[in-house]
Amino acid sequence: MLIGEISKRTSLSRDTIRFYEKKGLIQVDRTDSEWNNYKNYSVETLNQLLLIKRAKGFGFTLNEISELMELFEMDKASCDTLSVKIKEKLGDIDKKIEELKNMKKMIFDKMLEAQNNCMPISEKGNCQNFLADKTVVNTK
Amino acid sequence: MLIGEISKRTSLSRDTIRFYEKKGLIQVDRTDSEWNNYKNYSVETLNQLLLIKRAKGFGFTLNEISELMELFEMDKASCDTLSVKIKEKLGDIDKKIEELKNMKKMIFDKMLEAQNNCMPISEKGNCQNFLADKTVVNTK
DNA sequence: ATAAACCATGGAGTATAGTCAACGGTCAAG
DNA sequence: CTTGACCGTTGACTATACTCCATGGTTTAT
Repeated sequence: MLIGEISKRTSLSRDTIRFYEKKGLIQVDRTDSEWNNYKNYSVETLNQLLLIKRAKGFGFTLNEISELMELFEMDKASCDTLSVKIKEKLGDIDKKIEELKNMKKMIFDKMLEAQNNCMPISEKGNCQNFLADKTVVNTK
Repeated sequence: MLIGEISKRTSLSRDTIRFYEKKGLIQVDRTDSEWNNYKNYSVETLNQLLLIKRAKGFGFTLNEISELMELFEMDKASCDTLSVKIKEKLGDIDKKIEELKNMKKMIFDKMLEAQNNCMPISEKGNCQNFLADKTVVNTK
């Protein structure tokens, strides 16, 4: 597919996609049937871009993501390197999940505090119980 | 405490801390006993800095963190505003947790694939089983 | 009382991750 | 065969989040 389509499908701008290309995060062939100088993006690249978007969303830098993606071309790495690095990444991710849970708990506690403090006693109960819905924190 | 100490305790550079101060992410008194022109950082500020570090770690921008921290000074917000915004933040966090889990699954799948492909059949089993430890993914 | 180790401010510089504009080639429709 | 919507490249520009430097005041140890 051409850049316009992959751009739409990933909601990443053309410029961003080209930027990732320049950085080597994605590779694109141009050895296609005819020589029209257009680049041809594969579904695999589409998935890579979606992965990049996700990973960025929780704070991995492009360089870290780059490492991560290299793991996905496993021919280059020995099984051991692969295992060590992947363990590392999984560890990173676990840590992030843990910290997100902690943060959820902090916000939740603050919320309880707020519920007790944010209005005069006379009006308590007036505060629609914003804790009693599906957003409720299940810490731990 | 002075900036040197809070810097050590948070592992954030003095410059970073001063930068956050300038951005209004933390507030510091100077109305301390004596007039030596030194700023005095409280334990509360210490905790705020640790919160900022965490939040940054999973991809919140300083501006988003700023919003988040405002929620923590609840006097300024009505109970309703508070509830809406906090719900939003909790939603954000839940989404991030979900996506991290997805990513874990992706990496895990790739790993399995790698285990089957990364070496000649003759050597299979030689790859110390890097899946069989506590890092194992418990997707979902 | 002087050096070493702190503190403050202001402003310039850097890294990362884009974003935009200018210029030109390509293709499909009318 | 031209017009509009694509495509490509290069290079300049921007926002965010620091990081460094110069300059000068303060405190502590010797």
